Amino acid sequence: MAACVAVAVNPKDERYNQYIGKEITVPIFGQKVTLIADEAVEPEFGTGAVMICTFGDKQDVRWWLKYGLPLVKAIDKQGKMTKAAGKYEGMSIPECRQAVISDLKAAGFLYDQKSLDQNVGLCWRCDTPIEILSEPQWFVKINHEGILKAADEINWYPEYMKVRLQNWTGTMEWDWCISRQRIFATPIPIWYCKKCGEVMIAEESWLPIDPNENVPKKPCACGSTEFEPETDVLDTWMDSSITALHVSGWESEHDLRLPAQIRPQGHDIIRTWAFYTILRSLALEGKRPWDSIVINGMVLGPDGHKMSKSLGNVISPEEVTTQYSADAFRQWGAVGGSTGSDVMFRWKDVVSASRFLQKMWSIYRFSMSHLKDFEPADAENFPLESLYTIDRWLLSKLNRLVETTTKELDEYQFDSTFKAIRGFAWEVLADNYLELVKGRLYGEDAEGRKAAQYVLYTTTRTLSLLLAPFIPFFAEEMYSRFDSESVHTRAWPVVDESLVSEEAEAAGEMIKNITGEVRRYKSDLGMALNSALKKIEIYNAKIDTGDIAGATNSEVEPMEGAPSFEYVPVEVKPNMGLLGPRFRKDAGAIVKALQAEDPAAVEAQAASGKITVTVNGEKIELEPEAVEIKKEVISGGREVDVLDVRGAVVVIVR
RNA sequence: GGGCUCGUGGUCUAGACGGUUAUGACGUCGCCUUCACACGGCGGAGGUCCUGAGUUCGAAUCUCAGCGGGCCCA
Repeated sequence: MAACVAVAVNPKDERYNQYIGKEITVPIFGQKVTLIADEAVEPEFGTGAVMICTFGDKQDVRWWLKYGLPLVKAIDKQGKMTKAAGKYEGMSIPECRQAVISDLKAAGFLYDQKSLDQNVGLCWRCDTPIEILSEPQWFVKINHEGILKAADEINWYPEYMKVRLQNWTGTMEWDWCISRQRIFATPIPIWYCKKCGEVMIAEESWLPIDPNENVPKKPCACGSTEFEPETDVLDTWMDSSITALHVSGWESEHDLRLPAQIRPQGHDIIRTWAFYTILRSLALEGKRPWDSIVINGMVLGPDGHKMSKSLGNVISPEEVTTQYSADAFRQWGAVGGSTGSDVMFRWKDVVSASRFLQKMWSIYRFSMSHLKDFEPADAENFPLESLYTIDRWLLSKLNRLVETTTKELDEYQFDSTFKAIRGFAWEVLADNYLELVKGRLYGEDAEGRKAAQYVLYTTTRTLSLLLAPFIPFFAEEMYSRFDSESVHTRAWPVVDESLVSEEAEAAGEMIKNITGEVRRYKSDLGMALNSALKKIEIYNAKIDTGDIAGATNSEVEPMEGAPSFEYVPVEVKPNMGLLGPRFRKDAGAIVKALQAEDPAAVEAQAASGKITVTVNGEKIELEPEAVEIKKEVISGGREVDVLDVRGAVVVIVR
């Protein structure tokens, strides 16, 4: 009430609208204010008359601006009432409130009293309601269009984060306040002339300068040399927004290389750090600060809430690195979630990361023990034509890995990149390739051993390069076997297209699958995995079988011609990718018709080149590719077991 | 209240150009101490893909509504 500068009513409110524009007297305090009309007033709420003061809430600020109202400071920085509060001067806010209420009652002005919810700001630490003080502040002018244009020129990862900055920029109601009333921060280099009040801004050549400890190096225009320093300091975003300029050589002896390539930051500070950096870069150099911005999520504690000291769910990085290594910790960060989403910290993830390191160490140690007699020159002169099927399979997979990880890392997809590398090292290399080539590595065949060594050499070397950004310490150790230079000074690997081969992959896949099926077969029968089978016969597969023999510890014979076993078609599986788009709403009926047919009959038709089905009395012709026919193989009379591995028939003689 | 976002086996998570066994990790159950690794290998169980409606021959995926979580709001 002490700071009341106007009263507002709704223009349609018939109780009051005849008084609009008239002066009214504020009870107790006695100042005369004008009754104004504004559509935003809700006549049903309370008395329907709203006191506007400077300032109770944000709406007061809007009205104050809109109607050009005077400013009354009723509360000082210590939270005491000022002389604008008249006889209440010096009281605390609660004391004043009580005194005003009893005075209103005594004077007969107070006729109702009830509690209601009010939207006021609270201290984020102690929940004390915030009173808005009116104090002079420094603002920086906002160039909305420039910021939006720069935001469009920047690549955002993930893309949707851009809209947060756009919305923020678009809804800003006033310029950015850059002054703060704090102790530690960059001083604002400004003085006020004691004589004429003129503002003195430090010249660039005076900087850096603290106005509280230095006087200006020239007198005021009025001749005075008596100044009051500005005691406010700059918002910390003013300091941190210099990063892009700083890293690109601004104000250094080097050429300015703005825009910088990349800004990595969290999504919680898009409206501050990203926004302010763009603003500043535009203001000082007229350029966007960076080409790309990568937004990371928040780190959540094990309880699922953002890690914060006040919540007490903080785990320090040192605690993790001393127990499980920095390499394990970095893996958690990389695979925790896709770029932009929050990452929950869980010890389990670090433990599993540390297991991968253990696995990598084991792969590395095994490989190195077999590369003692294999030198860089051996790798350079290695005749690629002497590679075995599974070697070409591995190298093709390796080069595809380089291809996909390059693409994904270019998109800042750290999680999928690392998972791809880990999957390759663990499943493809360790669990399959290494098991398949052990026969050659420990065997007598010098050429076969050399080929396996070449693959191990190439693969471990490339893997160390791929792993370098994720597990830098381990990668460095691994790479030291290949080069005297650091892995971190080496280029990212390049795809060797000549080694990428569909055919090699399909053939290798068959070897892998046959070996896997035999393993499963032994497991089902309760046999030890290294126990020998009398013989394995493989029909219908053009592959080297040597590595299968090694891995299954059994004799393997590739068989010519068709096996003398009976195939029994058991299921017709429609190819929806083909049938759906072609037949649209009839696709469902065709699928039903196909599945109602005898699978053997469908297979016979497919073999003849076309399949005919009758749907709603209409004959429809399909090509064989429209269906996949699942078959089972029956062993006809022989004392053997038969496995069907995607086309190849594997006969096992126990 | 506003903006953005997420909601997938017990827990966390990938997939999201719509196409029929939905990814991986941890946990769990069984088998295997075989010459790199038992911090391992092999095999299994476990899922109303938050709810409802719509579009479509077909939806975890697209649209709308609802419910619930997260971050930001000078």
